[in-house]
Amino acid sequence: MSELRETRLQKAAALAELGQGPYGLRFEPSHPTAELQAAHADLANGQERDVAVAVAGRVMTRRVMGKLAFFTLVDESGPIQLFLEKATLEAANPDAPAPGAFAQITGLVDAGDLIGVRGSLRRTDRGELSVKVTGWQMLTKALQPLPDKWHGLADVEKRYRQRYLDLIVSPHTRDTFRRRALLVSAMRRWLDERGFLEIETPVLQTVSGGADARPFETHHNTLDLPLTLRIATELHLKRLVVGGFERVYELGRIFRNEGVSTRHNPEFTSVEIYQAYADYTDMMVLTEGLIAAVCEQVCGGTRISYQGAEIDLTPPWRRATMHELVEQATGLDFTAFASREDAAAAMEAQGLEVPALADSVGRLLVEAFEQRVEDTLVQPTFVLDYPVENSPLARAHRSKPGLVERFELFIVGRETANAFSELIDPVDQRQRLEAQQQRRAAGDLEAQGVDEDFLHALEVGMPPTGGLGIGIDRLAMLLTDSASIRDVIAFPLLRPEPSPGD
RNA sequence: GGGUCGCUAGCUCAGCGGUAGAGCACUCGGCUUUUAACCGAUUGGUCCUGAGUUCGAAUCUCAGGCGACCCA
Repeated sequence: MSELRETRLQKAAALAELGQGPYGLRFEPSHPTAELQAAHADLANGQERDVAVAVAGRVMTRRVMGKLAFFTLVDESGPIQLFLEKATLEAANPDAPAPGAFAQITGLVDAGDLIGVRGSLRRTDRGELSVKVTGWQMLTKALQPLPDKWHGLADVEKRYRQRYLDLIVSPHTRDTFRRRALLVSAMRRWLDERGFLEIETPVLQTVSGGADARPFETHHNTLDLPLTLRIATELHLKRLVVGGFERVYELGRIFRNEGVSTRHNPEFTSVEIYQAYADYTDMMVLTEGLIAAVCEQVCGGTRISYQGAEIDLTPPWRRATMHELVEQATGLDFTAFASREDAAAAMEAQGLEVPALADSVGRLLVEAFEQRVEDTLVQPTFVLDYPVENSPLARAHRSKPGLVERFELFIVGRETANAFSELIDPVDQRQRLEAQQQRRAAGDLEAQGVDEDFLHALEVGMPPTGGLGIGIDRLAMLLTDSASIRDVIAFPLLRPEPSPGD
């Protein structure tokens, strides 16, 4: 079973005897392969060009035919063919020990090895630009074989568990993570250019707040202190606004102790953005501008395709209140219900489920929205004006009692951003958090706790502020046309495989 | 949490109650224009784990593990 590995170890020993590693120290490529491909596109079939080039990369395929061989070498920029001719290699390396330079490279280099080669260029009769190799160097001998060169890695589980193999054999996977990196850097650039300052806030916290979620629990040894991993960056970024930073953000990892699905990973990336003297209408404009600019950078335009659906992210985007959308979908006017009982009865008459935990008209409105509207919001839609019960950190609506100035952005039926005119009244904030605390005591494990220092900061005085959070993973899914969040997280959380001893 | 499906050679898969198979990869031989190279020969197995049914189990049953998809 480990015979493959055994023969490769033998080859590694043979290479060592030849003074060839099997692990090299450094190699200086003259060009990325893609640069060579572009610069010599004019070279005609069968023609050679006497330029000295050096390339390094992984050998993906080998085709050996007697006294001539073709390898495909891939670096990060892409592939190039190696043209290995017995006569050329032996003329260039007359001192190579028996059986000679050609037999060494064809006999000791396997698919999967990393090598560096030097030579000139030649386009073969079949039109493949190739490095006509005169010298080579083993850089890393691979002991494990590559996956099937034609089918690649089809086993989804193996693709997640051994992402390095997936990346080697799946250009599409490499492209996804390149685009995700582009998304993140484009977003930072856009914010930085507009005077937003990125400030890192604590991951380890004694009180987790800023979102409705269960945290991971951990422990600090020397302080003997129970800690939780942050579930949001909100409360610390707001402290920074109190401190005088008028435009701040943090793009980073959030941890929520919840299930795993195609749309959820327990650790994920969010960006939260706060702008002093702004409200949620400003944040809508900011959201459109930011996401459209990032999309432009990553996809080359604002009209994209997601899982077969055409999505147009060109601003401005549709705006509708949650009440309007629910009424359109169900015929129920939630402003007309005097009590939870009325709302519950009307919902049941429409075939909607009425969960016991939804203990108010407002929470039932959100239920109705989730059951009947959410999935239908395919094109980008700002859903406005949420019930106060579900939004303990958002400011009361300037004109609509019982509601807050909040929007969520939905694209392809998924919540992609969430924003408020932030609640800056410390007395109101304390009441809201204490109400949360009561729900928590009553068994709602996702309800928030009271963060006294945060309340103290508000008492010091926070300017009117607009705040926005965007789920980077979901945005990455959208912009890379990925169906599962695990396709845009390089190493998603998986249950460990049972060890052979168990 | 529920349902459906999957797990067989390094990789991709077939086999579905009667000797464990193929292609690729590996090893050996041949081959100077290939690109899923080709031709010939060989090698390679805890059929996810455990229990049961059976003369006989990769195959049927039950339990468990890991995963995928759908639903909540």
